[in-house]
Amino acid sequence: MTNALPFKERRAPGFRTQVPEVCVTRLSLYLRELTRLNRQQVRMVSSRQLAESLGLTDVQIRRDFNYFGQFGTSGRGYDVRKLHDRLTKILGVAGRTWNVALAGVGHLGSALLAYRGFRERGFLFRVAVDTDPRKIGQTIQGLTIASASQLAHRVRQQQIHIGLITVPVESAQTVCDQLIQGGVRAILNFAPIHLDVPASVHLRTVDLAVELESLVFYLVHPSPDTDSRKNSMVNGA
Amino acid sequence: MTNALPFKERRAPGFRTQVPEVCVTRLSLYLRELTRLNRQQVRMVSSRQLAESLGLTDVQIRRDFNYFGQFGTSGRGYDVRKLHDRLTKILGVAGRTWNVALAGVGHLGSALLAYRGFRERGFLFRVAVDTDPRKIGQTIQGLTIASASQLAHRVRQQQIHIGLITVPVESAQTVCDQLIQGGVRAILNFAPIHLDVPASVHLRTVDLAVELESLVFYLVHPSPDTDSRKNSMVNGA
DNA sequence: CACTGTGAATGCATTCACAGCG
DNA sequence: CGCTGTGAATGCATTCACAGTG
Repeated sequence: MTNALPFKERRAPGFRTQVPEVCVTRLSLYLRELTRLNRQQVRMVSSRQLAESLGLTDVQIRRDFNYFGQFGTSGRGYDVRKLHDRLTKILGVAGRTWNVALAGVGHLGSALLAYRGFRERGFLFRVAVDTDPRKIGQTIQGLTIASASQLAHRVRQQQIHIGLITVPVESAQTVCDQLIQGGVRAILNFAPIHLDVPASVHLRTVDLAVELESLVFYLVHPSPDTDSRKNSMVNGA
Repeated sequence: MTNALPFKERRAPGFRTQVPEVCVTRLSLYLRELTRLNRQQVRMVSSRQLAESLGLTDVQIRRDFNYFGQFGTSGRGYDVRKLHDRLTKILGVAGRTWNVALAGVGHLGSALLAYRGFRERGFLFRVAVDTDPRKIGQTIQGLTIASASQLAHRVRQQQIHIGLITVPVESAQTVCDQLIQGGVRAILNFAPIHLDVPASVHLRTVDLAVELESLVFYLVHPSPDTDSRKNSMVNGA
């Protein structure tokens, strides 16, 4: 319960500024683990225990939490339920849902529509569009596929918060623009191409081929010391 | 054509050591863009042009290339074809294919089996397994689904290089171990859980729910200055 | 004493600034 | 010039080391 934070005032209303990008990603990871622990009736958890199950370091975790305040008890660890509740609020997923639109109902798009992990965490598909006339009008996962020409309109109408792009590269930028035009401010893109978005829109690209291909590099160039993200034991005797 | 590299000798046979992790990921990105340019008969390309189309900076690209040698011509840029050939060799995808095994033929698994981006870049699915008796024996994308109990065996038999995991969290670690037991040294995991692997195995996890959820943070905490990965224009008047 | 919280040190990656080449 | 290649400076993230607390 430190009473004077020297120069931490600089935290703007809604902190945001100081928080490392990576930390935000990990927040979601923490949240999932805490949900698990909660289900298992676990009351308290230490940063070390969390680190162990998530493949991180304890300091990393304590520092991540610290960007948002002091949640822990010295010598005890963290109250699972309390921490969970705090983090859901910080992440913005506390007691609410988010509306999602899917552009492109191909193999990957269909898989995402069916992905339980999304619904579990409060992401609801409200719009799905495709250009294929045979698909338009079909119902998948309880959602009727609309025409791609309707995208911007539907997105606005349904108050969509987040857009998922699973269309071929040729149409990805167009679809992206339409999502933004419809008011979307966060986009998860699976098309293997760089998309231009205004600074106010948050874009994240998951490039499956790149993920796979970059793994190959390490197969072809095995490191002398056997590496990994964890202990590399370099300085040891 | 610098004649003496002061202390760059430290590059071990097969460089690997010095190369930033992020750079390796980008390598694959460069390669795809160069393939595109090649198809369009473009002869030369500058780091700035590449930067523009990939959403990176020119210096970043030049430095990335430099980890592997000098490929460019001052005042001219890079020879597209030559650079492409060099990078395919460095990445380890030059004139060869890689055998892939898929564990878990659910929605996502099926989508990956069908994903053209993989085949295009020389990744061939040779094994697919599932635990569901109704799926075993079925053929999908020309591949017959085997029983999960066969995994390690098939992987060894088919000389699989890379494993993809799209099974539920409960079985992910087991499947992972079996892949490794079968001789796999690179794994792309889609199960939303941390997997333990020996240091000699390269693991990458794509966590779809985390990708989506972490986007929400930025919706809830909009930054004062409108941010983005590109020009933030902070210091400007 | 087992744990959190955090300055200070280190390590990794990007950007700046510019020498040098075609 | 236009562009590459690269030391030096900066910025971002992790790790170390330890003071402080229940």
